Amino acid sequence: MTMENGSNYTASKYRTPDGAPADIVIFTITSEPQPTATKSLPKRELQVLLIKRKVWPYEGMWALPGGFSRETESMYETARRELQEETGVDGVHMEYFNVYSGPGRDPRGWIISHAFFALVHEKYLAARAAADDAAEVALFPVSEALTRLELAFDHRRILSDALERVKQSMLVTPIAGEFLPDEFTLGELYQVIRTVVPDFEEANFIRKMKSTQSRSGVLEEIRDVNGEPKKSNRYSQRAAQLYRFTGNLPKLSLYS
Amino acid sequence: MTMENGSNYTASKYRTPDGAPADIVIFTITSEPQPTATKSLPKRELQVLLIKRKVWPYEGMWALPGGFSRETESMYETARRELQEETGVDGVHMEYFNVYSGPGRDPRGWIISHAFFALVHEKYLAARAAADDAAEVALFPVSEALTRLELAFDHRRILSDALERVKQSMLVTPIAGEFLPDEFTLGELYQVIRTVVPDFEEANFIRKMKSTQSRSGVLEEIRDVNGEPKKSNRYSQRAAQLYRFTGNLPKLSLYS
DNA sequence: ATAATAGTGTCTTTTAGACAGTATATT
DNA sequence: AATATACTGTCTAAAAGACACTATTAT
Repeated sequence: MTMENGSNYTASKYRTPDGAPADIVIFTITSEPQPTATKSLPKRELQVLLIKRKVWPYEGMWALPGGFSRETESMYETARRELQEETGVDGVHMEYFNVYSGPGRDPRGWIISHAFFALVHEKYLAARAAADDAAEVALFPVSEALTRLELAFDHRRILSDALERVKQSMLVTPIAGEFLPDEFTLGELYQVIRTVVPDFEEANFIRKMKSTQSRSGVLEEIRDVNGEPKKSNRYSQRAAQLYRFTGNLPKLSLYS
Repeated sequence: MTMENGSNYTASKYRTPDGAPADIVIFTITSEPQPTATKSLPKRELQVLLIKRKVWPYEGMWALPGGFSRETESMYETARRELQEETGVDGVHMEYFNVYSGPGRDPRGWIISHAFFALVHEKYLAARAAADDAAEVALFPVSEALTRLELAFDHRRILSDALERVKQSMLVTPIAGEFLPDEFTLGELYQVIRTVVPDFEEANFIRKMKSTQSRSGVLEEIRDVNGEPKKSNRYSQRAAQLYRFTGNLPKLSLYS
């Protein structure tokens, strides 16, 4: 302990926490080709990565990946490390969103848990799925994890909170891009948004995004080396314009 | 410790945190009547409440109010309790916004700090100002606290983060109401918003809020018992319509 | 009359929103 | 020819935005 000082500080006489873990809610969107007559958009589903616990408490139950923080690292670093160690995922979008500290939430003692969510493109999880024992690490549809699965600790609550947070951010930040390739069509974008926020309905989505001064600069059309619009027909007969996020963010407001 | 179990759990062999405090960034907006010829809107300024530390470390320096969490309470309860104990403030808007856990941030050891912000109407701080010793608890303009004051720990960073968060929320949630009476004029509302977000400029603010279907239901006009529009001339010769927040929140979106 | 805030009139441009229709290329 | 996605035409209504103008009333 760093106690080499001349004061009468006596924190040690108080009860201190038994641990401060980071838990990570890892979301991905899986996409499955549809068995249709011609090219079509894939079926997409929001999934969460869970780990089967191997030790007490809640042994054998599904839980969020995570682990205890060390004195030499920040909580964010803990989360990054655990993400890498437990799932092999690295360098993805990750945000801290809440602390879980209710008394009695962990039978091991006074454990204050710090919850992150990560948004991972399915391609980063492909390698992992092959390597890991599927019985110990698995993806579940979020709706199923919330309703049909009994999760360890208060992880159901954490997952539920994370989902709310991601839904919110989905419409207000460009995080949809985390589930998309660098270049995507507006049809794909719309589909990804709807996968996370099902009640987002915009009849004229494509038209609106194309007008409104390129939607205030959030997106931009991709052009090839000759300055010609770059298009893709991966999901459709008629080729669709490709877009990318610019990084620009208009300030949304209740008042403007 | 809650260790009455039959497992070989051995958290105690690992280093555990030396404390998990909650720190609270308490914002208020002061208003001072202007010495003008006729009635006018007051001068408003965003302020933060700080406490002068009486013990090591950082003895004598200004710091955010806060204190250590106990095993029997959640972090949120800790924050509420400290808010009440240290400043006498209760029942105000308070939100958790981040954790500060960088190694070495506290000379007392491994201290993981949980930061909240509170938004307090100045009327709640009036009583306190009289009771407390001004040398130990004081309000500072936020800009001054960030530039001219040297704060204890990493509290400058925490304050800075809190300010960013409140600026964001100001335009996207109805928290402006926390700094206003229940019934307010659009002039007051505009002034409060600008006090927190100086670069929010809306030439036609009042007009816009009155049109656009009552701004999507965020605000509503106040009517008196006879159904007549209720007005106030507290800040102007010509009486202005009074409004209140409805609690309705339109969903903002980059895409709609 | 002046000051300080609270509005309104008027006009142009942009956006929203609905809905039918056309475009493209694979099967 | 049917299919699945990607658009475009056309219209109407609503909102944004600029800016000059009027309204109110304590001093």
